[in-house]
Amino acid sequence: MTVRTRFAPSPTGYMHIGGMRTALFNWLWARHNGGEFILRIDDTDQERNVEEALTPILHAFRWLGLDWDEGPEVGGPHAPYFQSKRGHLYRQAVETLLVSGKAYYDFDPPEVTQSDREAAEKEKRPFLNIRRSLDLSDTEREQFLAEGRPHVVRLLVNREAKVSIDDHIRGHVEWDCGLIADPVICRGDGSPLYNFATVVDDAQLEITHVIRAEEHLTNTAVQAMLFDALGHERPGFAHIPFVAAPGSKEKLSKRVKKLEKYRKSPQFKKLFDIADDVLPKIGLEPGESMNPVMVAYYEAVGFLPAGVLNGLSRLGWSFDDKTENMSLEFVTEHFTLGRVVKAPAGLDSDKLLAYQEHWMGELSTEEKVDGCLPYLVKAKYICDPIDAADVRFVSHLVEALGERLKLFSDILQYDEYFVSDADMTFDEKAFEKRLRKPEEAGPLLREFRQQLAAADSFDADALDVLLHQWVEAKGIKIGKVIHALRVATTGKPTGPGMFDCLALLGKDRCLARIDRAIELI
RNA sequence: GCCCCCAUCGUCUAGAGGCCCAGGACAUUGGAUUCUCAGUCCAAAGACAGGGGUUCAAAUCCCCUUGGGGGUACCA
Repeated sequence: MTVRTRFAPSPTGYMHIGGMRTALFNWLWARHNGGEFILRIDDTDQERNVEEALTPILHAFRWLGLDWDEGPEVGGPHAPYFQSKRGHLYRQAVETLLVSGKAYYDFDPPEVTQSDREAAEKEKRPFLNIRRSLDLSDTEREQFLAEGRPHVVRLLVNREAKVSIDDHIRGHVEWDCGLIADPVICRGDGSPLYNFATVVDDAQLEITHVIRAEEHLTNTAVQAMLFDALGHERPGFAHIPFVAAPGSKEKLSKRVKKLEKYRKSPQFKKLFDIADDVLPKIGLEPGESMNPVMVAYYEAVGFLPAGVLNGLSRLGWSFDDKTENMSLEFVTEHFTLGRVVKAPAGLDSDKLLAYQEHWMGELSTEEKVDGCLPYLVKAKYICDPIDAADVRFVSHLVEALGERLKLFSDILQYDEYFVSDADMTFDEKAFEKRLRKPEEAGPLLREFRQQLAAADSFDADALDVLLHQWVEAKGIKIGKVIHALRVATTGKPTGPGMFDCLALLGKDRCLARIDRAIELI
């Protein structure tokens, strides 16, 4: 039998990182088995513009390279893939249950049910429906229906029975039906509830494995009963742990209040700081849809799909006791549900960044340049039709940066290579420490400036030789001048190798900046 | 309240009765290297929630306690 898995996002306008992990595990299981992965859209909330709200979600899948065999934009044999267009299937299913007596019309007003519920809680016993409407005669019921009396449809739970599933991750889980209230499957207006719609859909789409977050485990009891009542074979269930908020075991939330809390957590702070730093530079606003809880953030800030995928894969899953860096291809080959852990896993930005660094290191200079250029354009450090000279320059910069470049957006930290000599800002503290405070800094800099001015060749190697010879001839330590030189030419206390920096800037700019620095001392 | 799930270093995890006085990775700390930073290399520190069983033997199995989490809707 072909393995078929699905992910069913609501068109909310953003893709949650936890949801993405669930989607990834579904995708992996399908691909591992040579099966099919389906995207079904839970758009029962009709209020928003579905297409618009779906775009960022599909984009996130594409960015990560997770394709789907059936669903929006690609269609498929079980179309439509939008729940809002599948009403006929739900109606048909309700009808089946009603006719067979497995579901019933409940005419109790919500207030009555509510007070029944409260009474139960007061007596510390589980709430069970009183099922008053079951006592109605056929004619009474027909009459109520005819006069349009408000009602819902409930599944009639067999209170003598037990339901159990053998979850691929949790093992055997059992519920006593005598403790389960009759779930509403259809609202007063005839629309289906999630638990019901999802069962009808999963059956009709021939889903073989329902892989979802553990918060749905309790729902499974009802869903299993529904599969049975409908006469459908149940799919396999795999309840994976949810992605927890950093430093806690709570579900990672997108709520603004929580976001503020995450911002302060040591494990997450770094990612928020990156957002605050780079997003404004590229014309984006950190906010509800652009923060480390959202997949879009990682793309915006210059993560690699491979880095994010690696991090997400390791959240609740491992290959063995040693392997950390894994490509999507590798994970696909080795992914099994049996190796998914049961406890929630917190998202850790350091670990994520470590994966990112690894995959960044696998890139060629050319690939890194391609990734960096859009940031430079958006920040207006280079002009849009990018000319060859810019590409060459950035390429040299990227090479000089080496492992310092961890995210594509890191390139924006090196603005000193893109601003004019006059606009370059000197780091105050560094200027004080390296240029103003050491008395010899000014004179040495002035002296070495003449050496630079007279240099024939301005490549890194030649400059290296030049400075070393000069320093040796003068009998001073290289540290005496090199720090001053760095701050004078780049404005910063840190950066790539000094000679790379000088070569990158070229003679004219170096001299101009040194002159400016000397003046400011 | 009721139901369900979970529990190994700070974090992510390995561990399916002896290979474990618990392994790896990230983070941390120290050292080495370099003009700075990043990196790299070396090293250190760091965990089986507690209590009972079962067994010759338990991180691994069972029970209880504690703790954490999820669900409990005419939300998904």
